[in-house]
Amino acid sequence: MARKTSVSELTDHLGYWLRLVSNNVSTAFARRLEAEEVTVAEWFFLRALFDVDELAPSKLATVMGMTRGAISKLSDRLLAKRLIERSDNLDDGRAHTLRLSGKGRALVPKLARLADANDESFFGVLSSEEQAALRRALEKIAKRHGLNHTPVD
Amino acid sequence: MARKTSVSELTDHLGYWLRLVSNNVSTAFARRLEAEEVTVAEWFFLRALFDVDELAPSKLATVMGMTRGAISKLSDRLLAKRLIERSDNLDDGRAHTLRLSGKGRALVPKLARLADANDESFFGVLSSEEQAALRRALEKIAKRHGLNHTPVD
DNA sequence: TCACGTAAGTTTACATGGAAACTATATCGC
DNA sequence: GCGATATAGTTTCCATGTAAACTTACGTGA
Repeated sequence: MARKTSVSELTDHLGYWLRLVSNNVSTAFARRLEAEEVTVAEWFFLRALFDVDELAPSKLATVMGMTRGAISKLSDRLLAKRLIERSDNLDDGRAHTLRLSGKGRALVPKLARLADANDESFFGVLSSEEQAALRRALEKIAKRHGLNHTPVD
Repeated sequence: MARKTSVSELTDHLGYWLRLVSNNVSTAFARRLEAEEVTVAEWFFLRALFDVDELAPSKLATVMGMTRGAISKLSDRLLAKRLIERSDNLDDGRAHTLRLSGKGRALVPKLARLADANDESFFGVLSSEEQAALRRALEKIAKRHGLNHTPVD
């Protein structure tokens, strides 16, 4: 992790390498998504809605690990692009419900293929065993730290 | 990496896990650095200067993988905090030289210990062998994609 | 039933970083 | 030497996210 001696170097930290690779993977993915005029955050948002049919913004905030404010703005953008629909909740005057529009639902599989291709382009340099080990390590850390990829309850 | 069937899930992508863990590691580190009123980007900046004595902003941009504009603004902030010094280059009227101030140099070891502790808190849940494997995998990807942690030439 | 505390969303104020335009200075080719 | 081009840094504009204030609506307890 870090040298024992004096002042550790940037590259001594696994966090450094994680950040370096992660930022590059995300940036490269963002470039691919540009073709569909969608951002990485929007992809997460749309994919999260894909298998639940409808979801409250606050739940989405939890799932995505973002603030409600950020979800509010993301929703505005996706609404403007007609990729989602937002409706008032009849039971609760405060609550809203978000769902994919037909256009949004149709787009998700295409975005998923872009995600597949991006993942492959980076992690394809690793053997299957290395990929599995990487996944295990990351999941282990996520689990031990209670990181949210929180299932929609 | 991704399921063969229909629409891949978020968690199918290693990029998803990488981003999840990386963002959490960085955020946690940022919290620790708050005690010293320094950001993660500023830590990188200061640590990069630590062993070279002086460096041009444009070099730093390359090393840090940021734009010159970002470095310019980072420099302004670090100057305001008196952690670095900036001087005009005598040979070249366009060029500047950045170096740590005494205060900045004194701070780096403290920040390094915070980085060590943060890394330990996340990656300590992995065995030495797992940590080594993670490092190898990340370095392999970085190398194959020419990601910059570019040594100062 | 109504006052108070809580919850859902939105909005505002900030912070930060990229892209591209802009300024000043070098350097190259002739 | 000088015009064209490139380079160093800065600045402006924009996008995006957090934190916290704010608005509205619930729910609960006496």
